[in-house]
Amino acid sequence: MCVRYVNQLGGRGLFTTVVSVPTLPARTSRRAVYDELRRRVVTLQLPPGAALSENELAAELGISRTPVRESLILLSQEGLVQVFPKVGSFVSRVDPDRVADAQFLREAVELASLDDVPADPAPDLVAELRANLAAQEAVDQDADAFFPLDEEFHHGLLRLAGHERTWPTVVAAKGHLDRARRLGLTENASMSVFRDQHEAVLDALLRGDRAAARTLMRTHLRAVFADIERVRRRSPELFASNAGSVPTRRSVAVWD
Amino acid sequence: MCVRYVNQLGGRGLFTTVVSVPTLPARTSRRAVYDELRRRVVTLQLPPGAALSENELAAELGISRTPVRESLILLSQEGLVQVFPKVGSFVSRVDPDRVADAQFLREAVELASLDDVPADPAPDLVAELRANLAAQEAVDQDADAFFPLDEEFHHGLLRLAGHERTWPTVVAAKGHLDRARRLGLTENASMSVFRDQHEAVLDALLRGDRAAARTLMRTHLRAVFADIERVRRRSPELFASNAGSVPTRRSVAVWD
DNA sequence: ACACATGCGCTTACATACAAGCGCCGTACT
DNA sequence: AGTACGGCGCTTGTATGTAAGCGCATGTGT
Repeated sequence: MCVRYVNQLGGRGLFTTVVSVPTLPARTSRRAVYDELRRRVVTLQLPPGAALSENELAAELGISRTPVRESLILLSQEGLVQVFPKVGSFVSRVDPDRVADAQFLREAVELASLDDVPADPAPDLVAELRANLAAQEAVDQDADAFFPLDEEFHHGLLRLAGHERTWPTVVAAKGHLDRARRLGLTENASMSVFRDQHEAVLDALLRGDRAAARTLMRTHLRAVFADIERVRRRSPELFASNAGSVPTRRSVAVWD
Repeated sequence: MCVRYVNQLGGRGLFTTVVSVPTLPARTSRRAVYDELRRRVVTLQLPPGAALSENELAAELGISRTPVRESLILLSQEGLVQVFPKVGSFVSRVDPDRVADAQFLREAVELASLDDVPADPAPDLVAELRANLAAQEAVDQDADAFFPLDEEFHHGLLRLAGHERTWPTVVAAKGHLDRARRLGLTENASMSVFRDQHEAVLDALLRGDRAAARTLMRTHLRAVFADIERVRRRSPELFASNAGSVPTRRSVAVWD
């Protein structure tokens, strides 16, 4: 086998910015479609079980099937979409197993990260976290506004430890967890509780009490589990049943 | 916006096997290409910096560009390939940052997993791990045979704790780490050391000494780092320089 | 000799055409 | 009435065609 081997000149500075982006390369059509579809799925605007036709989406977005299809493939690798060859593509139902997996992964990463927070964290990062906490208080009771702030806060904690590049991995793995959280939060608003937990974790960290920070973080991360079972009882059709149910084409129009 | 919502009949048993597979759906051409390309990349058969032309690969594999292109997109999301629009696709150089990220992620997951190993693990899983250790000893000094066993051992430890579904996430994140490991192992054979460390971890686990297991596991997981710097000095062209060097099209034929 | 402009060849991005398979539904038969 | 069968319409998978852009080489002017 012959492989073309490319030596490097470098220093052109041409792709230096692109290289730093680990996801999709540039502002391509595929990137736009992927971002939009992912947003619709994690915000439940596209509910679990919804059919995603490549043709329909292409027509709606005014483009061809190719970028739509490639986006669906990416989403399927994330587990947010299931593609059944020659049958159809569907928003995956929330899988309790995957929720638990993401919970475990997140706990492992975020708790381990706490151990790597330096004694004197970067002041600008701390200021950002404080501002974020203030914003969390301001938007109380608005789940759509609270969620991005929540995400940014946890991402910020990873940055504090120098592990910010692990965040994308966590994000990719917790799509099911996020949807379950969103289901829980829109029903009963426990956002103020979460905000206070965030603040407690940060305070413990800044006073150097890592043991307390770990305990508080663990408690915080597990708070969502109490909700999920209740949500599952209320809306079982959004969850995957372990019996192996499968979507069919019998469809109902739903408007939002 | 109108979304088609699909209610579920289920119980057909048609897709039940497919549903359990979180990756690519079936035995499609794309799946075969993806598996093959990923194998070539992580085994360094396709070395970091190698140019990957959609046309060339399609011709070599006797298929069209479409499945090749989709495989490259998937690999690019894993970070093993970099796609520069209108320029070319290249096997990404080993990024020390990503190696460190994967190391952190792996440590976090595998150490946390140890805490969840039950007091009386499933005997069949333990037997598998023992058999794996024996096999590791048998293939000593053969890196290509050792690596799959190593992977299976760590995967097996996760199964012991009931967290086997987290393994794919770790695998996806540690492509750069694996390539660095392979570079280190093919030069000086420390496989017997690693095997003994594996056994020590398992022994500590089975006698219920989690603290020792954690320490041993941490030591084991960090053993690779000593090698990577040395490898980087020997083969800097395989690593990404932080200065932002970029592959160009000046190519040299390399045969293997 | 060196700097610069221009065209060619390659690349990927996107669009379209064709192929193959599954599920639904109508029909005919029992 | 119930069941088996076959066509039809939809789906995704693959192949191919078109468009646009970058890099390098070449040639030209200074």
